[in-house]
Amino acid sequence: MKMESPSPLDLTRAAAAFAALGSEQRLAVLRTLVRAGPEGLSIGTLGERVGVTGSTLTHHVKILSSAGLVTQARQGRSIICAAVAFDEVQDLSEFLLTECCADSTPKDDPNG
Amino acid sequence: MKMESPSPLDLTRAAAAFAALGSEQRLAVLRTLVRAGPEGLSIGTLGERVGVTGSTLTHHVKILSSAGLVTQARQGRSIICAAVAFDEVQDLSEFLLTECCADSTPKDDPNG
DNA sequence: CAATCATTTCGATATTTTTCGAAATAAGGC
DNA sequence: GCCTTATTTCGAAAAATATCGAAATGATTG
Repeated sequence: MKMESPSPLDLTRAAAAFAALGSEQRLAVLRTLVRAGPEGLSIGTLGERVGVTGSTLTHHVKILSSAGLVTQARQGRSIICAAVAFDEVQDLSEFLLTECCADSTPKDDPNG
Repeated sequence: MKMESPSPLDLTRAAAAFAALGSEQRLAVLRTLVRAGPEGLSIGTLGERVGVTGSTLTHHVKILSSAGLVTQARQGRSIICAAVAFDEVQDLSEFLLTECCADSTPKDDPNG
């Protein structure tokens, strides 16, 4: 599975990222990781805190990390997850709002 | 259906809002409305621009507006939709990021 | 290399979401 | 009231997602 953030953010990738955030459990997972800060948490600890069983958590973390919102790195026996949400959420907001009013009819634009 | 933004944003509402954004079609709809600016667009025009049939668009707009991202108002024979995404997306970012590092172990905090 | 601990894959089921077309509802004009 | 236009509801089928437990994989320790 790819963990990097490839292309700049097209419609497909942005929708996938929002969809990754669009589940109560995954949002709880991500917020727990955001709270944990850059040190991150192991899958096991994360599962305990959020109350999700192993295989289900694997599934959700996979979705979050392929959306570029979480990184995973093996550390000894454990996999440490950490939130990368900071920049990513910024990008998502921009993706959504950047072109605000681009199609608006320029009522009082002298060049209209 | 409720179109207002009730409570401050709990996990359930935030997840619903992200889920609303987490579909290519709905994201395209919302971006089209953001581009259209505060004047908004009728359901019909919106459907033409995004390339979605009537009943499907109704379905998607319903999801967007109950997430508080779009408003609807009847104007003559048409229903005019407009994006309210601006504040809402801001709130969503905050919801996600506000408690950053709250659980982080304070390594170099003298009060640790 | 056997034992153990942490995580993932597999396979299966239940639920939710998406999408469509046809019929129903709502508003405006004659 | 009837006709046209705009949108929504209904009912149904297809696709995607969520969830679980058991078995498999990978890393560490003795």
